[in-house]
Amino acid sequence: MLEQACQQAGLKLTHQRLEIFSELAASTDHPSAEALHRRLRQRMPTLSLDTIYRTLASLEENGLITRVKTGESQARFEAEQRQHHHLVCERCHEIIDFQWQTFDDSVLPDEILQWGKIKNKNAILHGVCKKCLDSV
Amino acid sequence: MLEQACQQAGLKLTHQRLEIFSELAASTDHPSAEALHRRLRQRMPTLSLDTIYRTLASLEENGLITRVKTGESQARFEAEQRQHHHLVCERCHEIIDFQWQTFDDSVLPDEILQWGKIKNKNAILHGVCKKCLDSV
DNA sequence: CTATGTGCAAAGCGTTTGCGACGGT
DNA sequence: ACCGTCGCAAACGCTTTGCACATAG
Repeated sequence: MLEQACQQAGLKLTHQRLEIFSELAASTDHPSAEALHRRLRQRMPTLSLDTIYRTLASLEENGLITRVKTGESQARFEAEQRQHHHLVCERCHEIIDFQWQTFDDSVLPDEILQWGKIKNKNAILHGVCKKCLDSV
Repeated sequence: MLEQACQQAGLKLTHQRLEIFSELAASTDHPSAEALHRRLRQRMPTLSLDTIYRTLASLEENGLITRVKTGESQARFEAEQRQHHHLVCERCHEIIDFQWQTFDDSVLPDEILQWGKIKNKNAILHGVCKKCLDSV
């Protein structure tokens, strides 16, 4: 999958790109660049944080990964490209993916349809997860 | 309005706070700290950017304004506190507010209701506005 | 009069970039 | 051998902070 995409985009399939992508694809917690760096460093001790940033940027440009817009200072990433929504714990910053067919099917207000071209619509929920509620 | 809120929060009602808040309340374009600074500097030449940041932070803490989570590097702010949603042009970064009653009324998937305590749910749309579509 | 807020300048943080060395094709 | 990529270190932009003075209550 990554292989074809890289070829298509004229990107070389390097060891670093492969590892960064597969680590992200295996993660469900929407890691930050730093978090990925910490994890990958164990297998690849010389991997630099800069390379993570550069790789994430080029994978994003090619639509292979997504930068999750949380509004926090650190950017978070995901490999999941199917339509889904996010639920963010404002205490521990955990991010959960979920499906919501009712939302996907619902029609936008008329005024919006005339605004321009809508590329995507997503729901974002904020709250406090059970773990954080319990640990008070 | 700001007056009561400041009293309640134990904040002094300074000239700067008043001007920053009223400028933001009068803006519909979700300005950044820098944008506010540029606008206010004309009336208040000595107003520093730091004060804008500090003031926005304390107003936000007290629920008087909201930091809009766009995922861009610069934070954007709004004074509107009624439930509403955002539509972002990915070309010119314009942010439009809109109402969407159907969404507000719709019920969340069961799995989500068990996750913890949901504080708010919002829709965020991305696309390209007419102005940007035309100017290509 | 006292506690808070302000302006200034300097530091902080996540992220990006210029450079020379490295490695895939 | 060539061009893209990597690691290093230094720069960057936005935001935050320590300090001394000013100001609201």
